Order: sequence, then C-alpha cells, then structure tokens
Amino acid sequence: VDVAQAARLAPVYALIDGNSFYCSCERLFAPKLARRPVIVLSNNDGCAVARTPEAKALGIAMGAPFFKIRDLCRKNGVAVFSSNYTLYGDMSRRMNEIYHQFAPEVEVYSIDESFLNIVGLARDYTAYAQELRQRVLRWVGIPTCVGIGPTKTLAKLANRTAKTYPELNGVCDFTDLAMREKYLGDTPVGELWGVGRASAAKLEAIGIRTVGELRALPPKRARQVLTVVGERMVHELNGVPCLPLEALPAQRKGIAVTRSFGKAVTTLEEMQQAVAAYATRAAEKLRRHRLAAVTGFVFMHTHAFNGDPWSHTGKAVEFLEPTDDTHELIYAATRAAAGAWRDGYRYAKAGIMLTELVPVAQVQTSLLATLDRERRARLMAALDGVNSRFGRHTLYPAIAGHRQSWATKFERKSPRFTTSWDELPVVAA
DNA sequence: TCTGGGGTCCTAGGACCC
DNA sequence: TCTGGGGTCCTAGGACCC
Repeated sequence: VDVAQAARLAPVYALIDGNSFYCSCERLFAPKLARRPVIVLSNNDGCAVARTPEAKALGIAMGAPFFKIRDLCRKNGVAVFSSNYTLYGDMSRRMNEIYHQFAPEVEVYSIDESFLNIVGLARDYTAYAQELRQRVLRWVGIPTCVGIGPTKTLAKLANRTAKTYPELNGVCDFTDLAMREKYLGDTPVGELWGVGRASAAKLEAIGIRTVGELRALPPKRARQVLTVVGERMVHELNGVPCLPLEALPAQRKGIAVTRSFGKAVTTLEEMQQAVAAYATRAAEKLRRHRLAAVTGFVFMHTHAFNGDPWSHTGKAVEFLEPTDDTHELIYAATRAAAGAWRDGYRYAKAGIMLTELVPVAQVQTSLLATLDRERRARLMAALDGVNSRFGRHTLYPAIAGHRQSWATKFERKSPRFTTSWDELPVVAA
C-alpha cells in the first residue's frame, strides 16, 4: 500500500466501537456471564450506563437509577458492576494499538470509539473491517462493530446500522450507494449524530422526521433551523466531508474533577477534605497533560431528589502564576470551599473545575512570586513517580484524608485485572 | 448635508456527545 | 437510603480597537 498516495485521496472513514463496551470488558474476565444479562453502573453506583442486549431486553433503560431496578436485576439474575475505569481504559488502549496496525491515521473519539481513515488500504473495505474485528476479538477479546462511509456522519450511521441488522455481521459500508439506499432513508432523525431532543423537535416542526428527509433539505435551510451545525450535517449526509479526522488530540480547554458523595457531607471539615482530594486529582491531570491552571471554580450542591433544601454555591479561584502544583491547588480550593460553604445543608456533590489552562512550557512567571518553583516541580515529579510505580494512592497530602466518610460508592467493582500486580486474575488448570 | 467598516475578545446560555 | 462525570462547539450581545 502506498500510504502517501492514499492520504491524498478523499477519506474513507471507518468507525469502530466496542459492543456494550463496559459490559464486554467485565465479561472478558467472567466468562460465566457470556449469556447472562450484564449492566455497569455510573459513579456512586447511581445509574445503569452500559447494558448488554439481554439487559436491554429486560427493559433496563440507559440511565435508569439503580435503586429503581434493583429488584428487577435480582429476580432476573442480572450481573451488576460498578464502573472500573482503570480496566476499561486499559482495554481501550489495547484496541487502539491494533487500529494503528490497520490504518496510518486514527482518531480516538471516546473510550470505546475510534475513527480510522482507510482510504486506499483495501480493495474490499468490508473484508478489511472484518479482518480488523477478528483481530480485536482474538487479541483483546472485545466484540466490535464497524461502520464505513465517505464522511464521519455516514460512518456513524453505518455503525448504527451494523449493530441493528444481524445479517450484516457487524460491518456496514456506506461508501456503497446501494447500501445507503437500502438502510439509510427511514432512520429517525433523532438517531443522527448531533441531533438531540431540541434539534429533533425543531426539525419535526418543519416536517422532517427521517434522515432521508434531512438529506434532501437545502443546506441554507438547514442552517436557518440548526445553525452551521445543521448545514454541515446535510453536507455530510450527502457525502461531502465537513468534519476532518483529528489524529492529534487538541489541547484541553478545561479540567474538571467532580463527584457525588457516598454519604451527604454536613461539615466544612469533610467538605474541605473532599475538595482537597479532588484538587489533588486535578493537579495530577494537569501534570499528565503538561498544563498549568490560571483560573478555576469550586462548587458544592445539595440534591433536590429527596426533599433536601436546595443549595448551589461556588467560588472562583485564581492564581498569581499558572500552576500545576498540588499544594497550591489544595490551598486555593479549600479556601474557596470555606467561602462557598453554608451551614445547615446536606451536600450531595462537590467539584473543582479548572477553566483557563496554559501549556507549562509557556508559563509566564510573576515578578511577585515567592515560591521556589524548581523545588516544587521536583517534589511533584517525585510524587508522581512514586504513585505511578506503586499505585495512585500510595502518597497523598494528609488533608485529602485517609478516612473518607464521604467517598463515592463503588461497591460492585471488579479487580483491575491487567494493571495491578495485586489483582491479577488467577487461572486454575 | 454628510454620521463606516471590520475586527477581536469575553461571557452566558444552549445543545450535544459518550 | 439509593438518581454520574467530563467534555466540546455554537450563538448572541456587549465592549473595545483602529
């Protein structure tokens, strides 16, 4: 294959994603669950965020609160897991390694979806995609589907089609006009990538219900109804690419660490402990991305669900110099938490959002700064080094707390089978 | 009498994605 | 008792600049 020549051709996008990805990761290490319904819960064991087809068939909706479906799950033998992001992240990394063997340009779109530009890499794109699926299944163990198209939007639709129609065997190619004719037209417009509830209602109001009808809309009209986003959509549906493959991730614009509490927080001391722990995590993320924060925001709020009085408060944080220093972030965040705190509420959630970020390499230092930045940076490097070698929570600031009464719930979490020596799977033979 | 044109930056809010 | 977290992009309007 002449990769340089292929790159000059109009792109052919392949979108590959894991089937019920989080559930498939759990099944991989629990083969007994192969035919049983499986769901994975959100943080704090709150809602169902991943379901196998067997679980969907029981009527478990995306986002269903777990306490409402607990009985249903027990009666039907549904295997229920907390989110295990370490495990899912590692499986995702392995899958993307394989994608790079199949295509020179790969865009990691989400933890379980990647776009590949496969133009010119095969005579028969469907066969190529099947080969890719087989290798991922054999080497990583995760079942996938692939959608192919001349634009990302069509590849997305093709992927959905591959999942919907079993006779396609997991691959659908929309560079093939006959395939588009056969499967595309009657798809409800709300299924389209980028059309949510609000846009679907606007389209409905002008009599557009299906993808086929939207495709026939004049682009200028689409712009009137759905701004430039709608205009791009119509072009993409007609095979004119407007969304390029982004192989290099763009610089992050914000970093957030926000969590629901496992148990309501009612004292400022606990709140500051939680906020310090979140600031610690935020600082780790900053350093991993080689970014420093200039401004941010600490917030806390109650839950209206159970009749608790409503309170949403927050306070800005600002740094004299951009920083990625854990202790500087903790100091600012705990002070902001004290400023935002109001007595007498049962807080259910808090977080820190860092909003203005600059690359560490471009930090403008202040004449007034008093910190010894170089020593601080060495300390942070040592901290990260220890935690990377011995596990994330080996070394942490005392204020972030050893006993965390408010800690987010993960009561049904599987082991980190592939990333922790203590949690390796045991095989009996 | 005649009163421009073109641009940036910031913010808030809405919408959407996985 | 129990309802997630972390992102991006677009628009409109105001302030400001030359």
